[in-house]
Amino acid sequence: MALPDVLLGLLSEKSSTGYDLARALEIELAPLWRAEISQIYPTLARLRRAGLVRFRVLGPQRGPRRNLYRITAAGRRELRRWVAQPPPPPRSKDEGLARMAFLDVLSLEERRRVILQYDRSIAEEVRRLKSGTPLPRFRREARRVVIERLEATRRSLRILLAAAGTPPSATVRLDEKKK
Amino acid sequence: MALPDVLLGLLSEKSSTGYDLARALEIELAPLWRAEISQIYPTLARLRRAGLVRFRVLGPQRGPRRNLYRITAAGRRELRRWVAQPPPPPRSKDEGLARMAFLDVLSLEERRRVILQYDRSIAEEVRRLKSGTPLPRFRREARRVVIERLEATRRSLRILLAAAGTPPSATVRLDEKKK
DNA sequence: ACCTACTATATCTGAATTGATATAGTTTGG
DNA sequence: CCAAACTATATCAATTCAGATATAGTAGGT
Repeated sequence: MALPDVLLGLLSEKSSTGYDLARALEIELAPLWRAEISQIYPTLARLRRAGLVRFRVLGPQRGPRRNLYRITAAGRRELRRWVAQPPPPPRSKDEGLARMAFLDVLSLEERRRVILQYDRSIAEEVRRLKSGTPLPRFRREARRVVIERLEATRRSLRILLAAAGTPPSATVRLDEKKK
Repeated sequence: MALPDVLLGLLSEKSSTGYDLARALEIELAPLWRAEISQIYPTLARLRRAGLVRFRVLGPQRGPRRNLYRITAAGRRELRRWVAQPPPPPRSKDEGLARMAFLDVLSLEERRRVILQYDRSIAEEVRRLKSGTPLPRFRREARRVVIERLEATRRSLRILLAAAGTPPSATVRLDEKKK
């Protein structure tokens, strides 16, 4: 989907091998965007066929043969087009939060446990993101937005925790006067 | 991925047709989870083969033939298992935010424009979510979390906007006074 | 009677994505 | 010296997902 353009974005700053792109993606953009190495190689091949990147083979000085990819002028144009585009509708799926939507199938104690576990896993992710290496300017800004989001989620979870501990009838039946 | 369990969750409350599930998904869970109708039918067939749902054919009283799906006891067990599971790592992709990470390929004015556009599209989404119909308890809570996240994103974007309007060197070098 | 829109089920294609595996050279620890 | 770990490229199968299309009945408007 957006992977070709994300790779162009990384290449716009520094020519890299496929392997290095995979690492940069994980270090600089995750969890905002992710891709397996097995997806990166075919995508690079497609970009090459489209004339958006070129590569040359580096002699195996240290290690096996390496293909160094470089963005072309057409690639930079495509990148600018993508970034400047009207924004896509926010539609990021979130399995953890989706589970919260069905908490009513659990007992009160289990709900508390699940919410607290979820909160801890987010806290750990925040810690991981904050301890990352220094990033280029806007990559750092994007990461800051991700962290703000995660912390907003944690604040919301604390409210959810309070609500989840009370029996359903107490809170729901008030606005269920519809009948 | 999580779609089978999300469908079980919706069915745990009310038996529905595939069409109704698609609508409920869009109304109650989007943008937290989404699926096209073309994905829902095969998934329901798979759930049926696994014995997690059953269906019976309703006579076409109004409209064409309708298959009403009902969750089974095994389905409820699977749903509880899924919800109670240790939470998955937060890894929601976000194309809009990914673009922000490469804002440096644009000019100062274009950056401002893109950020403001992004902010407006999020604001519209928040409005849409707030004006939705009343939801079951935890579905409402999950939506609240989504809204909090979106609003946290907007706050972050305002900071980003201020940072994006200044040339890169200006924020770092105080001695680089333009004279 | 005709057209349009809506409800409903279903299939097909292709793209995106994941997970596993193969190959091979280099580096490092015991 | 050997085993393990790391770097690096690459392919395969399976799954998920999106977009388009087909079919058909019903309801409402002209």
